[in-house]
Amino acid sequence: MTSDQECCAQIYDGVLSQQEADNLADLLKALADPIRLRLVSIIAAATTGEVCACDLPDLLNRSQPTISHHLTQLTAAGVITREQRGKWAWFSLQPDRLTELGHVLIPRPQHAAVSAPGPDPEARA
Amino acid sequence: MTSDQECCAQIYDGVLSQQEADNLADLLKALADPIRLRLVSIIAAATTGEVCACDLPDLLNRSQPTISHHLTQLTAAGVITREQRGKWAWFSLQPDRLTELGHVLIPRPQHAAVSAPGPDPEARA
DNA sequence: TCCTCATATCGAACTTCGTCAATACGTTGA
DNA sequence: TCAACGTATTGACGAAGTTCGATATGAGGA
Repeated sequence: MTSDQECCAQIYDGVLSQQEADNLADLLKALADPIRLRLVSIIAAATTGEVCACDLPDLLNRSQPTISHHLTQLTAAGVITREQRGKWAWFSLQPDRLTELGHVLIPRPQHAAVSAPGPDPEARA
Repeated sequence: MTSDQECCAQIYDGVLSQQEADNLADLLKALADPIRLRLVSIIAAATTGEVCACDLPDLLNRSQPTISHHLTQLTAAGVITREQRGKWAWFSLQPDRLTELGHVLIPRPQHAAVSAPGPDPEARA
């Protein structure tokens, strides 16, 4: 690891390894869907910091299984957390997860520079 | 729009509209692939700030058409820019694009709060 | 115990994505 | 003008993702 971030390697520190890239891609994939972004946004905007799953199919105009599927993906990625209370499931943000991801994408003032080979000098005079 | 960011709506300001979510998802999708993340990382780490396409198939162990496909997607998303010099294509980062995206994911100290309906009060005493 | 209701899981249809071989395009240099 | 070479595009294929109807699971209340 070349990063001091908790969630993933910093994109500007040297070249990401295969595994670092896989991990970061998994987190980005969890967010790279309009329904899931709106889910995150709805939860983030809730005054109480949490949202009941019962309201989401209507809000997003998708079936209950579809919403459940997306909530499962966001939970698996650590972006939100699920809490069962009675028969209802409540979801809240894991805000650090998004903050860490945000910092991965913002360059630091000084970052390590690595030389890239470039065109073959013989062929490219 | 509820955001003062240039690239996309802030995820914490109210609820993302369908179109805001679509735009943000498109940008995240462009990054949500290990090969494309490593491409971005390779370009970011280059001492000269740019990389020749000719080196990338070997570095990433993918065919030339595959690399070209990913470079096209990153370019379309505004993450990198392409410059033709002689027969070689050089790619460099559009760093603001990632910085803006980073800020979208980091909460501001105060953010607008919106009430979510929650379970039906009649049924949930 | 049984019914009701909220949510998760399953299965199938459809779409999107990643990949590469083959080929087209465009620049360089002879 | 032509040959060589770097890059983009096309076409095809399998893998993965999104969606929903049907069904299973599990909690609460009668």
